[in-house]
Amino acid sequence: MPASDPLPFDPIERAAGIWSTRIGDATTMAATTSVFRVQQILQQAVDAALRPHELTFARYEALVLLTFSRHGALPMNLMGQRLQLHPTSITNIVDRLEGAALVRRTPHPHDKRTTLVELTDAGRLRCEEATAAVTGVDFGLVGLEADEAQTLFRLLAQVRHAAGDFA
Amino acid sequence: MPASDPLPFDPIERAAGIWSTRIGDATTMAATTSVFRVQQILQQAVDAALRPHELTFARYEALVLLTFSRHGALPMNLMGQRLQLHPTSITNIVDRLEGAALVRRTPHPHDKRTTLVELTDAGRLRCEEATAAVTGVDFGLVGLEADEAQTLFRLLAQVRHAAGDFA
DNA sequence: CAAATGTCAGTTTTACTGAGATTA
DNA sequence: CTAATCTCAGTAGAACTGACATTT
Repeated sequence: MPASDPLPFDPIERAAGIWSTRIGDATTMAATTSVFRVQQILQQAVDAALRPHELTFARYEALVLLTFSRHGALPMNLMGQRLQLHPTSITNIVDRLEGAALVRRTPHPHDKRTTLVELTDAGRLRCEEATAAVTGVDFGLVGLEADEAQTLFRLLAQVRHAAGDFA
Repeated sequence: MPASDPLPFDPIERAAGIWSTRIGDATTMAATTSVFRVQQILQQAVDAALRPHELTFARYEALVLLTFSRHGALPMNLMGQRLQLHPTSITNIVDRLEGAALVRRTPHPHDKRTTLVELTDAGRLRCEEATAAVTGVDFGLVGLEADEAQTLFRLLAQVRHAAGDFA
């Protein structure tokens, strides 16, 4: 039973109250802790939706990225940049996807250092099924109106920009 | 070099653009992906700030929870409820903290099933040092004004509440 | 007896570091 | 020669599952 009974109060809000009396302004601490907890909620919801399709969210993201590319194929290093992942993480993800026959590695025509990752027909189909699964549970993002989700995205984009994710 | 050069565009916004033309409304997908990415940014910032103090964020949170309790001691299962963690995760965290002599396990006076976790003097001191470290980097939460961080907290609290975290 | 509490052993996933082979 | 690309081996943390002993 990973989900126990809900607490009768907001544990983060309670911690923030004590923090503000003992340490100082608790806004940043409360926001950060909330990001951690919501990430955990979304991760569980999305992973549960993807499990029947034998995908993790990281592998699903890689599949989506490939379907969005012009020819359904991308160099591994470019995938790493877009997904903000370490080269060895990309190797691992592509290993798993290739093992499930959802992608295949092909040599780059001009640059023999780089290897292209190409969607298979099975990969394209699996991506569609998985997309139906995650959108069916709204990615676990419950309790927000459309404009609120939009505000959430905008605020988080400010953080990503300030952290140097993009120019 | 875990942090490569910033992309010249927002990769999530680009994905959202393609998603909306091919699949449908991309707001939820963009917000969810942003939560994942920002969690990663905050995790790296906080872990880097805590590494000199030989703490992870999970262990730091446990220390803070103990300093906030009335007598600097809490039952393990209560810690699990507040930190929303699996019993075995609590066992692991307390093992590490006890190994570093920051907490000690003591028997519960009335209920012999439960074990209390009690802060040591070293644990209280380490918690203060670590708090200075994480607040010094604003928990990695850059680019937001105070009212924006407050809005972020409020929106995320709506999600946590709708997901059943608290009543 | 059933339920609660904590621990142990083992698995999975992710992300890292350091090293190295190959190619531009 | 330097830099880029990818892979491999090993490490670490976090979170889980299933089983178990102990106590209520």
